[in-house]
Amino acid sequence: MRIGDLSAATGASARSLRYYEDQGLLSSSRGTGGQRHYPDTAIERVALIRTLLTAGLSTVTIKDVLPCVSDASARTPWLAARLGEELTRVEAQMEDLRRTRDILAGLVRDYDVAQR
Amino acid sequence: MRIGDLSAATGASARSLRYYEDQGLLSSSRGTGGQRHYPDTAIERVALIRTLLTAGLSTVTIKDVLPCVSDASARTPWLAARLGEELTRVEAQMEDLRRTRDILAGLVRDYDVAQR
DNA sequence: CTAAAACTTGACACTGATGTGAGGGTCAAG
DNA sequence: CTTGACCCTCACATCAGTGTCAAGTTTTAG
Repeated sequence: MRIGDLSAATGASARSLRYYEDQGLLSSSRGTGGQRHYPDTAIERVALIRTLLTAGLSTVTIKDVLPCVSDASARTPWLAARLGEELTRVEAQMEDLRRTRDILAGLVRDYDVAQR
Repeated sequence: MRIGDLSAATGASARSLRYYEDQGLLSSSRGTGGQRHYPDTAIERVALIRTLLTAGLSTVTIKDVLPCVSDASARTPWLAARLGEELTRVEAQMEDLRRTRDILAGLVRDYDVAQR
């Protein structure tokens, strides 16, 4: 699978895929002409990367965390601490988001009531 | 209340408070010497701004939404649509975050189990 | 073999919230 | 009046992910 195919399969631009590779999140084998070649499993990997990115993890953090998703032996005490840290951050962010959702939902509800 | 006091009361830097004003999220009266002067209610307002910012709303969006938080008469059909749109976005973001949390929590749990 | 489509690297641009520093004005206590 | 703390504006820097353009190479279809 070449970069265009992976791009089409995941919705990530070719630019982004190269960037993920630069950041060490994604690897590719190169053919004779230097073009990137991906295994089918790359699709799932990119999907995971995008989920984590969308949730606000930085590429650096994802790089730290990704290896142990696919390989349980990659886990170190340091990584355990890192994971816990990120988990805390994500939960705090969810709390902020929950508050915001309540504010917005409250406004929408009030508006609907006013329309009736 | 001057900008330093509001900064201390809210945790937002003076720089940020000026930025919020530039973006039309916050207003101030100016004294003789041009210094900003805030009413006590500004504290709550800044807190709200920060909550929404932290939840990923842009200043532009907040500017759209804020007026109707304090003033129910500011509500227009356009604003209702805008609110609904943002609510949808926030809920989508919560879903991403939830997925990420589950991934991280799963890793942490697996790690803990392996340690036992 | 040739032309078009897809790929390569490299570089520069943008966005948005915030930091930072310069150069200068204001306010309150001594 | 002076001094030190606080404030003003302006402007440039940062970060991270992505867009985009350029110039050149590779692959694929005809």
